[in-house]
Amino acid sequence: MGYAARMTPSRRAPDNTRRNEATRKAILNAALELVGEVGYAKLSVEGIASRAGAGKQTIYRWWPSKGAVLFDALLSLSEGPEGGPGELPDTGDLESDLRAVLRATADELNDPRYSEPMRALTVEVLVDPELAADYQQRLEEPIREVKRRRLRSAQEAGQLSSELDLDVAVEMIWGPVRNRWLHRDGPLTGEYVDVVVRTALDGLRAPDTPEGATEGREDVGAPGGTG
Amino acid sequence: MGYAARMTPSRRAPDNTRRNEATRKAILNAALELVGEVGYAKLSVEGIASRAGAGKQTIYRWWPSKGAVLFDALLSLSEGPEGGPGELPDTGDLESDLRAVLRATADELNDPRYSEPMRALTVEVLVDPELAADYQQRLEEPIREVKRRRLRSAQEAGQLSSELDLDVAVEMIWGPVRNRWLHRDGPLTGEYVDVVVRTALDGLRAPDTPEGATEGREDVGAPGGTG
Amino acid sequence: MGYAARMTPSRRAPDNTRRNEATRKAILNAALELVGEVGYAKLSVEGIASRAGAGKQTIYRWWPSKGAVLFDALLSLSEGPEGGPGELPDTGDLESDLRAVLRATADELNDPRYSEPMRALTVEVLVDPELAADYQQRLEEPIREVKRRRLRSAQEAGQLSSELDLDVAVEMIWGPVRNRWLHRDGPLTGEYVDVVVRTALDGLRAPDTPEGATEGREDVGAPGGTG
Amino acid sequence: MGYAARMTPSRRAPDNTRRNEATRKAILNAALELVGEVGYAKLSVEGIASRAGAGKQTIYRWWPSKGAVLFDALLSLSEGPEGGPGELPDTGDLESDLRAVLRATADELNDPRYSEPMRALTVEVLVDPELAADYQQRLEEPIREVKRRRLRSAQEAGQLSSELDLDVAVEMIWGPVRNRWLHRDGPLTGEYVDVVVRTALDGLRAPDTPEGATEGREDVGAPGGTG
DNA sequence: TGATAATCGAGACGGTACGTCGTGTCTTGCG
DNA sequence: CGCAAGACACGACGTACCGTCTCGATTATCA
Repeated sequence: MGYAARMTPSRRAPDNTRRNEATRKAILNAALELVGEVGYAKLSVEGIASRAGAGKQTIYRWWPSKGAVLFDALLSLSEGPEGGPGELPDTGDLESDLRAVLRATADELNDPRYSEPMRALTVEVLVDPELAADYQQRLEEPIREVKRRRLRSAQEAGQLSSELDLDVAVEMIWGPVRNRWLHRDGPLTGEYVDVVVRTALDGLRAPDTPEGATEGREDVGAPGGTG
Repeated sequence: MGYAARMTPSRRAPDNTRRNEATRKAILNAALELVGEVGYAKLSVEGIASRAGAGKQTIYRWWPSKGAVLFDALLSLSEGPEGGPGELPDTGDLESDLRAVLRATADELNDPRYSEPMRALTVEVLVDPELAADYQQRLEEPIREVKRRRLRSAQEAGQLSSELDLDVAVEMIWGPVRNRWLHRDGPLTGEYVDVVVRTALDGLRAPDTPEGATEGREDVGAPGGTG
Repeated sequence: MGYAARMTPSRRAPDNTRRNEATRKAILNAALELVGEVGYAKLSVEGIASRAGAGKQTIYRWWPSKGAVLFDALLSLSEGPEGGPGELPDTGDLESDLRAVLRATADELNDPRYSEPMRALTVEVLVDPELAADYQQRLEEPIREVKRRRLRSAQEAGQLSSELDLDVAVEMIWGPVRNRWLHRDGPLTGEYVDVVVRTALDGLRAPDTPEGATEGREDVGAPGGTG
Repeated sequence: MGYAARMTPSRRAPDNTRRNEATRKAILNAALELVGEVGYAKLSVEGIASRAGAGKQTIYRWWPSKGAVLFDALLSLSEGPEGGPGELPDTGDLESDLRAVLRATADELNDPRYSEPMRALTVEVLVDPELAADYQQRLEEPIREVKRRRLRSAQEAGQLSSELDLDVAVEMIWGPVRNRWLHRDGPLTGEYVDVVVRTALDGLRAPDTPEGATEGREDVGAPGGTG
């Protein structure tokens, strides 16, 4: 399950069968621990190796960069027994489903144990296009597909506009939360999540009311039948 | 106008009056040139100093990190003769104003001369909270205020919902464009901009159609069956 | 009394009349203190200036090197009210006179307050031929002349060989003491002094005794009349 | 045979077996060349490393200071195939043996190729007590022992006083030559060597002439009157 | 069941850059 | 002007990591 294992064999594919699994785990753990303790900027291959009780060469043999190590480390975290990312809840009430999902996400992002390595990886991906491709393919896209699926379901239920670009829609809903986390420009609270979901769904425009029904907005909630 | 000048005097604030302005500019220029040539990862204080014909100490005297240098360099780029960031166009037609502004932004972000240093700085800000605070205060916030102002104007004209959280609204409109640029997850085209603006304004929901489709919207009405 | 004042006017002789005497003394004192505290290797112009409350330029204006400062500092120490180094005792008993003088010298060299700066200066002189010339002329030679004078007196009294090269003789007597101090290859004790004096005077050869009178050597002391 | 190899393992003794011998020699050579070209004051670890095509760390790994490098470099010069410093000639004629040895020494000291690095090292030893201990033990003392041995032989042959302190005797003979070299206070000629040897052996005193001038001595007998 | 071949730990190596210190020169403003 | 203060270009310091490269010493297939 190492990084290099799934890469196109760039130089010389080491014989993966002989690989020492215990060492691999030790390295991944060390990477996670260290990124939490000293931050990504001060994370070093040498540090990981020494913490893991491994030789530097062992790391360079299997991973092309410290970003790749961190990537695998995070994957090994999030990968439960099964492979995929599971499905989003679909109770029929889109808005409350989204609220629930995003609040859970927010909780995760507020937990430094997960958040710090994740931020580190994200930053590394921004900087290293090599890594970015793999990241998009193996982490980002599967998750995005799950999100799209949930939205498509709502769309088919007539709750979302049929002409919607689902990728834009995903961005509208999840983007603000990720941004607030990544750029640290405010606390990631449940209230924020709620406002984002509501605003994304309803849009920014004033309701098209000849006779101002501003307060009526409070209960724009998906009407049972049509929703 | 240097970085340190606006910092809280943490250790020993150097006497800014004695500062050599020519050297300061040379350093800023060198930083910009180099980040364009070799990228941020390979940008070094040593390189900047040597390119600028300055001593390293001179850089360390006035800036705490290469990120701070780059920050000032980018500020000095965007700072025209006057100080502030100007005002957004306000023709009364919010949607087309936003389209124009965002397309201009997209053009800028598609120009590597501006884009690469900007991405570098953005990433550095993600990694260095020290820098982040200053960045928020001196670049992000003023610009965001301008955006809020334009939206508030639309709000007062009754075009936007009166109960809107303007920060969330700004995020809805500008966030997706910034993200597509920063994360490189797609081309930053005029079409994308248009879709984003439209979607943000109208929201994701299907129009509660039966009677009277909302005006100004190309009504493609979700076909009943699939909904 | 500054160093430069007596130098050949190499570059541009500053106007000595305007010189601030208090500052000069402060600098000399600072140099002495610092060389005692941190050693010569870590002595710096910057350190001297800061300790003296003087500007660096003030030092560079009046001295060509930190060695020169230290030189003047030591001169100002040893220079009592009168100028010259005085005369060596001449009781008529050369051996005991030498013993007394050398034991006093040894005491001085065992005192770190004097010894450390002195060692520093000596080393600097070994390294800087520029400084060495001045040193020879202003410190070494006058003192050597005094020593020669005492030996010449003994020579004229028939106590020393008339064909003696007095410079070699001075070296024989004072050299070993200076060396033991400078090279730290043993303790500088009164016993050592005594042995040196005795050995230098008597030479290394076995006494020319057909009938071995080894023990008689104890009282080779200068015979009253001829001594 | 590196410096660290013989040091007490102060911090972390690097594994000497893994050491790259070619690099070690390159460093030593570079140090010797450079000290000859630019002098000790301008000798820098950086310069040695670059000249040797080595990394600075490689130098710091094995030597604690540039003085230590120079030390090893000089040792590697003087160390012929065998280890020790050989034996002094012993023809039975002490005086002419000493003359020969000292004239050879003087020649060596007059050759800048050997003399300049040697002076540099000597000065460094004066300044760095850390280095001094090793220096005494590895260079000074073995050589001194050889000298003592020759003198002891003469002593046993009855040519030198039996109660002589051999260390003082060595100092009497070799000290003046070393000093004239180190302090540059005169040319180091064969004549000087001869005078020193003669004077050291015979002592400074006037021969207690009246009856029987010591044989082997050009008797210029101090004329009674002036004595 | 050894021979053989890879991985592994350890860590030396040539490099690049770090951030700091000191040099000697130059500039500013006070007395 | 001398002077305190200190910015400046420069050079070197000693350290941290980089990524590559041996070294034995384990493993772990395959002959």
